[in-house]
Amino acid sequence: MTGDGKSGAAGVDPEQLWLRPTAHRRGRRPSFSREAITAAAVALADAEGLEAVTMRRVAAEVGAGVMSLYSYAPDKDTLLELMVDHVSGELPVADAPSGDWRADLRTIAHLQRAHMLRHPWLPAALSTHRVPGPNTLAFLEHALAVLRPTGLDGAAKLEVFAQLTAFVAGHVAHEIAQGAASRSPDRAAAEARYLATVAADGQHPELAEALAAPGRPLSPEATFTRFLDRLLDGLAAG
Amino acid sequence: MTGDGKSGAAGVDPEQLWLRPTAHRRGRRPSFSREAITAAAVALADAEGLEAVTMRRVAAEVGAGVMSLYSYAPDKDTLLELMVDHVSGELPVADAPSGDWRADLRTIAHLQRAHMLRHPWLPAALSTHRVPGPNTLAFLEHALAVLRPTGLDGAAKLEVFAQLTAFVAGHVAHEIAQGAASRSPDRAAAEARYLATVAADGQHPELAEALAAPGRPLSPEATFTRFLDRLLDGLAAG
DNA sequence: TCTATTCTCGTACGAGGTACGAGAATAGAG
DNA sequence: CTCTATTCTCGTACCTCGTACGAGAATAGA
Repeated sequence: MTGDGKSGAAGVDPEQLWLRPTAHRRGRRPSFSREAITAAAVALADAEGLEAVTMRRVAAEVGAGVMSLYSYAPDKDTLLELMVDHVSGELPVADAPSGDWRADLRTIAHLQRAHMLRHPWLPAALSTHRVPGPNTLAFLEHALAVLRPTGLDGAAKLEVFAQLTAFVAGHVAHEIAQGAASRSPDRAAAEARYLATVAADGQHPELAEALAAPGRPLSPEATFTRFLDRLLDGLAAG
Repeated sequence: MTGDGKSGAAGVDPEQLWLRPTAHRRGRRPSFSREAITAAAVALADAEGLEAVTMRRVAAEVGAGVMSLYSYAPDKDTLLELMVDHVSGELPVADAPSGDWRADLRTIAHLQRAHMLRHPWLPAALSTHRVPGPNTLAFLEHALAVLRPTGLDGAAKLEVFAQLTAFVAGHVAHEIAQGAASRSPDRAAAEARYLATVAADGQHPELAEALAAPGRPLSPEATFTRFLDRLLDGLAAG
């Protein structure tokens, strides 16, 4: 369950997860690998959504028995954690900070957006607290370097990064929902009819007007850029 | 599980859900009510988190048989929808827009934050697309009225509201995660140890410095206000 | 070769969502 | 009042899911 709420007790021990030795010493040789299992899970999530990622499906995809997965990850929640860090490895980190932290942050945000659009399950997966794995940490390291010219203290820099990521995730989640809605015309039509009915009831004049005068539709990308720039403008002042 | 086989929520027909007649005509008199069932589910989620909300638990809480719930909501997803709109009824809408849309928006954001802290499952529940019910629409109507002085077109106003809500949800989710972490000292300590180990590996100088010089810790409320003001500053310019 | 170790995976259990359909309650028709 | 159509109640059952258990297989070192 990816459900949030007060279930903070459920969690993964980061030391056990990311710092455990990976070498093989004695005993039977492993038939699979964390990498392969994680990659299969990611492929499944990309293709069919997070809810298609079940231990049985992943095992079948890898050619393993279901319970064999538990030699590589102690539970499904951990597998999700592995998936998140796995795809974070796609984020390029090579280019050094330019010194213009606003431009660099903008670049980072656009990278994250593209990344999340490529893996639409990411916003949902990020909504619960995750301990950063090596790939995530590499990206974080880069973001902190970018923020160096701001002169913010450590906690503030971490906070800025967290907020930026949350902003991007929120936007992309919205973007995906819109896209999904327009991809099922019946649902979209039903929703439009419903809103029209509500707008016509006289109790919602502002909504009626907003729906009547929608303005020219902006591309999701344009909207994203607009809000991002506003947020960065604001950060510049703070 | 949604019948269309595609990923994502968007499985509820809004007309069937929000516009269906509520009057009782013929046949056996209902023993329960949508209200009571929804309220029980909300109470459960508030007390024990979203994952405690199962059809069996809710039914037990109400004193009904499990399958009786399905006379009031066609499936669990719909029940979640009802829960979201139910708690939206707590949001005060009475006060008219002051004409200062920035101040009004700030008030709205703070209301939403308090609301989500009161119902910590809300950010997660909002992360999937929801069709606004009557209470949500009343609040939206108010927000649109507040945004009237901006002169934005309909789509833009809706977009601003969505972004603001997403921002608040993202922040509160983070806030809750932090709070949950500090409420389980073992986890927090393990995570701190892990990050310290990573920071000491020489590969993450920026992280090491950020952790070494954290600065004075800000209250979550202060951080929220700071970022919110920045976002509003930005919106003012756009 | 023997043994300790490590991995594989069939079986099984409990929890969760919900389809089915029999029974119970009720309003209106006669 | 009786009959019937309607509407709600809910026990039973099925399927999917995560995962505990433990027996068997493979392997490295003694």
